[in-house]
Amino acid sequence: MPQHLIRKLEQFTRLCHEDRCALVETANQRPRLYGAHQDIIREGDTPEHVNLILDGWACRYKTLENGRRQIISFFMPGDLCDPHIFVLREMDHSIGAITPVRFAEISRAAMMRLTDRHPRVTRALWWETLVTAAIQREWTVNLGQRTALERLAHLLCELFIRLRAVGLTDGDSCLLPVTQVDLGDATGLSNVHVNRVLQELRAAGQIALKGKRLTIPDLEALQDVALFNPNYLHLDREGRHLDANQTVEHTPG
Amino acid sequence: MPQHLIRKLEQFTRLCHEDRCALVETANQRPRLYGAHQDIIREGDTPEHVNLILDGWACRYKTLENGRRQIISFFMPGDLCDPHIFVLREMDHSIGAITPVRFAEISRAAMMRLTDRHPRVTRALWWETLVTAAIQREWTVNLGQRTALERLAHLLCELFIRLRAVGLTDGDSCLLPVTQVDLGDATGLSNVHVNRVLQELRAAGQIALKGKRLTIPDLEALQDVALFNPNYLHLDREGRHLDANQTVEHTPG
DNA sequence: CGGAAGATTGACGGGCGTCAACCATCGTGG
DNA sequence: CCACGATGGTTGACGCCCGTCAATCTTCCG
Repeated sequence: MPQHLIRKLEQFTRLCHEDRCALVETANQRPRLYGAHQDIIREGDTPEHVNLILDGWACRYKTLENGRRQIISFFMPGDLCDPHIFVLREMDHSIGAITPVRFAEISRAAMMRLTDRHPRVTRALWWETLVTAAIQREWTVNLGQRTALERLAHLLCELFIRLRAVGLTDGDSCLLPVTQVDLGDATGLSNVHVNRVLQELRAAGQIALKGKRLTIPDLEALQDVALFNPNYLHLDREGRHLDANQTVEHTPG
Repeated sequence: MPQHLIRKLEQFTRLCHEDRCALVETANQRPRLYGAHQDIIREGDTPEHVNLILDGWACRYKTLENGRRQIISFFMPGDLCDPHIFVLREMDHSIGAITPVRFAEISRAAMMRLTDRHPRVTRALWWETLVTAAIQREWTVNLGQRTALERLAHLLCELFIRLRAVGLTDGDSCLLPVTQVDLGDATGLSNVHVNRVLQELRAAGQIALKGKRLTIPDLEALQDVALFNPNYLHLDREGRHLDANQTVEHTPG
């Protein structure tokens, strides 16, 4: 069940029953289960499917000749890996499982069937693609301009809010199943420094992080630390004029 | 005349006469001319057009509350600013002119007319969009994992190859109309350090940079310095099976 | 219970930022 | 044609943020 994807797309616009059924049907084909640290797709491969994450976390990454690794983005449940990838002949990066991952392999034909018949879903997938691009741009800002403290705080804010958008938070806490090495590879920091900065955030009461559970007692405070502006996530139902149930645009005054 | 865009799209697939005419017609509407350092669109604005750069350079950027600026990407002639932006309600970043810029404002209707009638162009614009995303990912890697020297060398390699793809290089040199402050804002380095690294590259004979002219006597050598792998630019006519003149897929022999 | 993966700590050093001064270049107007 | 101011480039001094290395501790899982 792609409930996380549906929930995410409904951050953009409300879907009708048929839209949801089509998504369920599309996501039920070709289920896959990969173990932690396995590669789902490798740089140089020919893209054959769109992968829809159903459970677990994965990441895009690149490894340089000198062995250093950069995590380019995180995938969580509800995320689609490259919905329009078929135009390219060859992957320029790898996608690997962080935790055990359950995902659906969606064929090109199934994607076309879905989008041909469900224009509202098509628009919502467009929105998803554009938000993904916006996240990538924000990572550029994060790596280029923020200090280690701001950078990690920013990443934690983003991940928490994205998890909340797919229904995977529990009050002010969520599961964060990544190692400090992963956080370092994503933020361009060494694992040692990640450790120190996390302790600093803990000492300041900005976060609690124990086991794989992250708690953010005061999200606004953490956003202030991070210079975090959530506008790039475009989460305020921007496509409400497309709502399946014909919501009236203006609010009564 | 959008000759740079046409030339770029033909890195992906060859276009027919009608395709090119449609592009010319689309680009001839609503010409604009902005001075250096003027904003073309600001964070918070509602996107109304797709901007096609005809002459000059621009950039995407964000400014943080603390005043620091990150250049998120460079736009050069032939580049489209956000071909699918209409799905979003509000810009999450700004676009500013670096040099005086001549560009075409393409309306939503004009974009739809173009893509409805010219599927080969549509595919090529898709490819352009995906390459733009790939560039953004590579910038993430650049900022996260490369040293200042590698980082600047990588940026120069990328810009040179992109300029070459639109016909704006002259042998081993090109115009690079950006200041060292701009290079710093794009690479997350201070202008002072940019200056030192450029001198290091000059001293090693890897580049010549005088006035606004960049010369790269040995591009492969600079790529080695930069840990540069051009695969993310997807420039080897990946859509050749769509060629307007029906090129046969296999090569003889 | 044992081994591996992950987290933590300390010592040390270097890459790169900051500050501040000075030089070079260029467009503009008198 | 040159003066001049603004913008951009260059240099040096200084120091801190964060990387590296290496040891140790904790957690987890079979």
